Amino acid sequence: MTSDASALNDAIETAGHRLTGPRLAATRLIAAHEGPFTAADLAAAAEARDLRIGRATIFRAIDLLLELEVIERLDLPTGEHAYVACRPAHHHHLVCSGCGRTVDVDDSGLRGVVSEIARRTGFRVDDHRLELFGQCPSCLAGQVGEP
Amino acid sequence: MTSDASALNDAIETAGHRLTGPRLAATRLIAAHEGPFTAADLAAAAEARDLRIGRATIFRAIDLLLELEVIERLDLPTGEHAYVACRPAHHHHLVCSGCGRTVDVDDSGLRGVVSEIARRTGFRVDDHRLELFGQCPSCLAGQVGEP
DNA sequence: GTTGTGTTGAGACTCAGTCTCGACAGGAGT
DNA sequence: ACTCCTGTCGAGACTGAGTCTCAACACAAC
Repeated sequence: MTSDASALNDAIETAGHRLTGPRLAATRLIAAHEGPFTAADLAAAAEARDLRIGRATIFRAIDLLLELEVIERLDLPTGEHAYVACRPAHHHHLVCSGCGRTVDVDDSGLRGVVSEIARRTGFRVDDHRLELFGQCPSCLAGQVGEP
Repeated sequence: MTSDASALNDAIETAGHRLTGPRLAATRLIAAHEGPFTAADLAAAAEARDLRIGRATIFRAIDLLLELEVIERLDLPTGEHAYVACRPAHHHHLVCSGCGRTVDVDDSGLRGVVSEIARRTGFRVDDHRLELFGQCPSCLAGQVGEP
């Protein structure tokens, strides 16, 4: 199941922004994506469906959704930037390097680790990000026996 | 105190690469940097000291040091990439958003958090990165009373 | 000296992301 | 209906990080 475009649309409307054609198209494209997507992915998907959306508009939609915290930036190990639709609460991402699927992960005791680090270093820790990479259960099952 | 260029140089030599003039210059520039640096920082620093190092060479030096795991890529909250010199072992970075100073942080119980996440999601977690941002003790002290 | 490998600098190139600008859409007020 | 005004749009120029190519160079081994 893909994530739901209506959550993204709702976020746009309730924040007082117009839900225009290009924005609707963008949220639909995002919702159709299983895993993380790049801006270029969206542009290519729009092109493939003959949606005439300017590149700038795609970046603007991404920026808006980032600001509304319904998508989040992900830094892949390759150094690329990707984005994922997610719920607007503090959490982290676990990315399957096989199929690209991402799973939201809540704090799971990380808060304690962070405050321990703050205590030991004397820093005030304002923000943190944890990203996890691995293989999801179905990719693990699928690759049994393969080299 | 800055980090030590000789650690970087040693890593290059023991890995069987030549310790050439441009590479020496690059490691010295890196060692002279307190906090995280970007490729552009290095290029600018080289220019400022009239070292004639090509941009490509700077990127090659960074790639090499990344590969040797004596520097690491950092993803700043702004989305920029920066690099920090660090010891070649698994650890994480705590970055002061005031002065840019970074501190290496060891696992501090994160391993437990990660395996808990793996257990709950069924993923095999191969890799993870934790980045922390905040204010270091001296920046905290310095800003007392300031708005 | 010659050969071969590793390294270099210059510059062209690619690609993500930004900026600018003129156009348009639609609601509010008249 | 007309006119503002604000938000949004697309096109295309632009920027800046990072890559690629290629000819030249350095140096060790022969």
